[in-house]
Amino acid sequence: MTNKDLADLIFPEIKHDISYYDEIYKPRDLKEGEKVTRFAPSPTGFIHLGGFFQALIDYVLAKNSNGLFYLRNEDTDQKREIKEATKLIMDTLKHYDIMPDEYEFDGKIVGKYGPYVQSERKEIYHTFIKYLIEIGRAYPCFCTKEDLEKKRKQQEERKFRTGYYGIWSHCRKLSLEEQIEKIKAGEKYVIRFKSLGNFENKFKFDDLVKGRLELPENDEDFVIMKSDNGLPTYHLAHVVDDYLMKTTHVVRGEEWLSSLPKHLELFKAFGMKIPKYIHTPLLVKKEENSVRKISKRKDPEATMTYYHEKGYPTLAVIEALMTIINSNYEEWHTANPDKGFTDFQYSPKKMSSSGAFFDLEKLDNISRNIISKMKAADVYDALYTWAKQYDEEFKKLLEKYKEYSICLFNIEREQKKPRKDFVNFSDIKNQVWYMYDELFEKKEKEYHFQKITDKDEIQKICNTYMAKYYHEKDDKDTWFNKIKELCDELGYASNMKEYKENPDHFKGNVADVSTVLRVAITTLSMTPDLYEIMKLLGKERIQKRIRILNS
RNA sequence: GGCCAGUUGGUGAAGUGGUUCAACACACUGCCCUUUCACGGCAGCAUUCACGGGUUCAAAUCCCGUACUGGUCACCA
Repeated sequence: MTNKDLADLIFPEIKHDISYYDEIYKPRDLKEGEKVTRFAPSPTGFIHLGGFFQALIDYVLAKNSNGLFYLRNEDTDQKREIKEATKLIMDTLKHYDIMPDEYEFDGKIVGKYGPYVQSERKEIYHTFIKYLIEIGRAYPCFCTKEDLEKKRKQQEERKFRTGYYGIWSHCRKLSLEEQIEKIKAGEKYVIRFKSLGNFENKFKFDDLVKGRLELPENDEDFVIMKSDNGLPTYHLAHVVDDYLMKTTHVVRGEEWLSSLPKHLELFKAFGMKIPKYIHTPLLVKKEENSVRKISKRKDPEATMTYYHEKGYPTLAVIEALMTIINSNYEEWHTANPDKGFTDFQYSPKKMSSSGAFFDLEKLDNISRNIISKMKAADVYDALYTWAKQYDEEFKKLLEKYKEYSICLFNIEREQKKPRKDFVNFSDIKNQVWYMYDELFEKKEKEYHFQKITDKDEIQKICNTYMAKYYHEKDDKDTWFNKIKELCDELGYASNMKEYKENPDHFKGNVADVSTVLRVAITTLSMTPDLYEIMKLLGKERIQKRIRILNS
């Protein structure tokens, strides 16, 4: 009996040896420094902010170096799989325009290193596992869940490290004959890697983010193939896939750091070149006085759909993440306003190695700036796209009043320092509703008068203004001078300096009067430039609104 | 509990031995500008880099210890 007999018994259908795949998957034609990265999510639902964060790093790293970025679907855990997940992931990457160069989706394979779905790579994994068995570095394990549970309890009681290693690796001691006999008898088994490591030995490893690490060697005979469906575990699949797909840089969350020794031992057992590793900090969330990993279940903002629903420009989300990726991004961006984020040279070394807090306020600020720099027509388009999905009523109004809406969004926009009042697209309606009669009329009105609250006085101001001073065709200076004349007539200060010198001589000032007009027309004390608003509304609608107020 | 990692202001953080020992941005506060708001301008916001000790003429920066936080210890990724 030889290892080969065992290997053939377990994988009778596998005829190739591993060199076969070196023939199929030739080294990529890369120039010096060109990087190959990959995003490898498991299809368990909506894409997570932390996952997107990694995908973005992958993308930037690849584009920085003129390399390539691919998507690999890690669906080896079929219990957790969600059918639509791959579509959701692709949709998100597409929406943010960080599309992979190679991927498999909807039955279509793009790229020469596929399949890019792990469940379709079973034969490949089996070939590599078979090889390990043949060289005596893997073996079948027949321990049941209960056996393992019992073992763990014993280890805990006796204060040993838990795990399948050393004297605890029961099935490792089985003879080939015993192994073969059990398999022939139909006993269920997993395949475990046979570790040669010693936990007491430490070795040094350089992670591109964390720098030099000191890690214990792996000594666990961890599972590399599951019993139920013959699919590999992450550990094996990671090593085989990233080798065959020629990944140069593995970007993953730092929760993987503790299993890195396993992966390194596997690479070594296969004699494969080890890729560079970028273990990224976790995105965390502050809760009272503890810090925790951002969670899909508890935190709405952990899911990418949150940003879609709120209508953040995609670039805002990307830039907010870029500032976490490298905090010098912002400085670079202000110095290079015309360059795209992929022109920014990402440096893993400069990445913080502690947990990063994704600050929604910061995102708002970035988003405001981005929207403020857009053309009014582009704001309209983006808003319309958003409303189509999330706000039917507003969508219809946008269709009905397209030109009007663009003029509205253009108020105080085309100037050196544009207004920054739109946080995101879902916020716009809250800011401009009073400019649409349909919304204005149906709204339960609350008038936010400030200093002047006396009803008769308000009516007097409005009516006098409309009767004697308002002219639709006035330009801005004339318009404002008329308001000043109105002030003079009614006993308000038209000149702020004079008012400040002698406030007692007046009933109020031009600001108070303007506010009355503003509130009368919009109900709000805070709006963009009143002149622009009145110009857009036009005489009839203004009169109508004043009538509504009077009634 | 074992192993690994981290700890600079409200936030993201720059800074790895000394010419600003704490940049920049967000947030916050005050003032100014102003028909409101937003914008913008000015100013303020860590005498201090988790704590304790050591090395050094000199440390946030190097070393040791402590504390705290996080990650991980699955036939999940």
